[in-house]
Amino acid sequence: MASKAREEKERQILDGAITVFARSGYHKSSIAAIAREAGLAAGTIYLYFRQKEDLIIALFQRYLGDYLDEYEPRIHAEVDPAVRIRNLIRYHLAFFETDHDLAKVFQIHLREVSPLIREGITPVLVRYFDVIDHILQDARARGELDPELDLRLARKVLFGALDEIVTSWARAEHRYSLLAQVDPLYRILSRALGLKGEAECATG
Amino acid sequence: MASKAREEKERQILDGAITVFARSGYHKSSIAAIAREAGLAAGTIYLYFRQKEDLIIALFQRYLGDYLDEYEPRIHAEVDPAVRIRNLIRYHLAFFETDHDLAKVFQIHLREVSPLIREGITPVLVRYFDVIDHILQDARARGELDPELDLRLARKVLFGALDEIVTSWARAEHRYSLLAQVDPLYRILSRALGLKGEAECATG
Amino acid sequence: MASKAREEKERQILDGAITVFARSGYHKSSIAAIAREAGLAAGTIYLYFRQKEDLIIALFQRYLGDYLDEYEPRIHAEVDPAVRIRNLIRYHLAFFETDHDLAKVFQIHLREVSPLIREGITPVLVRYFDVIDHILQDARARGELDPELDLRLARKVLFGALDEIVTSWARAEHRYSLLAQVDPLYRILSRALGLKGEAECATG
Amino acid sequence: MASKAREEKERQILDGAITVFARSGYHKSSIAAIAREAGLAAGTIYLYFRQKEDLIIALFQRYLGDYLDEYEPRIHAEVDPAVRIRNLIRYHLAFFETDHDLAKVFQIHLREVSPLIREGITPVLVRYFDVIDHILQDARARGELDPELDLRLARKVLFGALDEIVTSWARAEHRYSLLAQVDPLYRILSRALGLKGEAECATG
DNA sequence: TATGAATGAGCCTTCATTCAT
DNA sequence: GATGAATGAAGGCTCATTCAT
Repeated sequence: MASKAREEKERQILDGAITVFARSGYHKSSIAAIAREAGLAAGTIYLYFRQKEDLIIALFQRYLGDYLDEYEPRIHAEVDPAVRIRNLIRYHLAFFETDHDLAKVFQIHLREVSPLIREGITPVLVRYFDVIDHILQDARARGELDPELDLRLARKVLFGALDEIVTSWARAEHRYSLLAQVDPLYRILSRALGLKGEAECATG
Repeated sequence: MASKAREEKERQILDGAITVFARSGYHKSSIAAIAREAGLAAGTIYLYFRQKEDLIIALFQRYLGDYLDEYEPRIHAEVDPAVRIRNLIRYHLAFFETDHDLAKVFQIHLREVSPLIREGITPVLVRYFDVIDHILQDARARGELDPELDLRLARKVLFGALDEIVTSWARAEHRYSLLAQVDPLYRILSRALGLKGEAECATG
Repeated sequence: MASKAREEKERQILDGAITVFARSGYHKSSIAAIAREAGLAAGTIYLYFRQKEDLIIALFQRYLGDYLDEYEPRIHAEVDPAVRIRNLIRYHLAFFETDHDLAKVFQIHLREVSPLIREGITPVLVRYFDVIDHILQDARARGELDPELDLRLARKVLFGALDEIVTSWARAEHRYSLLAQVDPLYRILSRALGLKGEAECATG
Repeated sequence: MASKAREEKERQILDGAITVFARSGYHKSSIAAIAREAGLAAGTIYLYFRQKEDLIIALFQRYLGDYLDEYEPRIHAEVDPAVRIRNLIRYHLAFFETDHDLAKVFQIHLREVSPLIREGITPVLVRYFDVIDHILQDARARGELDPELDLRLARKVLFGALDEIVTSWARAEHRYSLLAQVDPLYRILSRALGLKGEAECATG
């Protein structure tokens, strides 16, 4: 299929973009620099992406989308809400720990962004929120949650905590292990939700 | 000493900047637009701030700094850790609820930002983190906290949750009450920390 | 010798060019768009024309050249100067009425043009001017013209009038008949030249 | 008035533009080159004109507009249709003879042009057409014209003839006198219109 | 102090042209 | 011959910053 090669090249460009964005931030990164990083001419980028803004949208859709494609089924494969939440935490942290540049781009450089970009990003983010919401609703249905819990608020706490932890890790000069935080974080958050069960704290 | 008049004018400029940043974001806001909003000529801004980036640093230092000047003593005036944490939450949400434009700027437009800006912002942010850390350490010293709690992690959860809640409120088209979330959020977070005491849930 | 097939393909490209030029003008028309219109790949065009500018030169040479090849003999076949001039007018207007896109390209989009293009166009145009000049000289030799008439000026008036009439027709939203203007125009122009004879105003 | 200085500078830029356009044509002239010619920085041009296209529109509006402001009353001050037409011719040729660069820009480089530019140019051109139409209508009302003459067609012949004469003069390497053509041209055109009276062929 | 005209570096984007397949 | 991916030069335009008034 012709689009194999195309997808290949798109990935090559996006990888260049991650590197350059991580180094200089979105607004200070020129298309020329990204092209150089990707080993291409500047004009070539425009054969694959219509505008600079599309790069960052594609980045988000591609990387977070792929993540969700892979992990959403895995999370739902579990039934125990506690394990699900622990896995949510673990996968989230593991995802970013793999690629520090990507973490910087997602956590730092993707934040102030034009409405157009926002529009491109929102659907994928919403998909992630939906995963969390689903976990929480299911947990409540099974009676494993504090019945008074405001689920939307709970999701914001969950996501906000994860987000902040990854952000401060991405900003830190010194690289420490994100995954080491899975268990302590799980303990805090399961308590926050009033989770009854307890996930085994060995890897799931 | 910076004269009264000077500080007055700086505030006038910063207020213009908040309005314009909130409307268009930092990178799409021109000095000319800020000057127009502030009722000044573009050149005048440079009599008060050396660069565009200084505006955003000053914004942060001024507004968050003032906030801390006022609330840090208030928080420490309390002794009960539970009340302190509830107040932390309440003040935080109240602060942003007062000024939606400021919330947009702080939560959205201040996020992708050059290292220089980061450098200017960090000290104030650290000061806020210190307030939280201090509350937590004190709570632990009083034996009111889960003794196994990783305090730094706890602080990130706390801050991350607050941050996410304000961010999603700032982004929302529809304006809802932030303060209405104080109590449910407090319940979640106090449980997260393993707080023994319970704050009265009437306003403090 | 340029093969039949080659000429065929050149014509195919030029037809695409006319369509695209008529729609967007020369400078806003990309080779890619012309190729698309002609059902070819962009690169293919360069097998037939060395540069974009050559397209417009070829257009002119081909279409105006063919016109002259056909009509020059027809005009000279006539002997009566009055009929000749009437035919000149009629053929000119008929030529453009046939193809509105071509008219737009010739009358509008071919006008601001690089020296190189000018150089390519001039010979064909001169050939047309020569036809007119020849008619006028012959008419004078036959004593049918105002003897004081400056023939070069007369030619400019003739051509200028025709050109303006076609141009305003090409620009007009509403399509009206050009040929309907042959007779009234002939009356004006024959008077302008001081033509003695009178052409029959039925079709020649 | 502050706009004195502004108008001064606009004129300075437009003069630079005429020079550069005349030399290289509109599409091959860069803003940078125009700025250089005008002794300004490139950015400065954008303080006076929003886009490159506005330069050419302003050129047209300014120069042809000023011409009409001056000559429309002068033409109408005359009553004899023959004199009016002779003056029309004389003023037209005199206008361009004064400024060969302007003639090149108007006659050559202003012809293929975006719809936007066309839109800006049309009103002024229409104003000129109206002047001619008015002369012709008035002449007819006075019974000085061939009663069968199609006035719109006559106007096109008049304008087309003048336009072609100036165009070929503007293109010519060798500079000859345009004004020397006033009388012979008047003779041709007054005959074309079937004008009864005759204008004195000394200057009016 | 205040102004706002002027500067000019910088960057996205287009597109004619080339060339390996 | 035909393709269309790749190139890279070129240029319009923005805007932070300066400075003469």
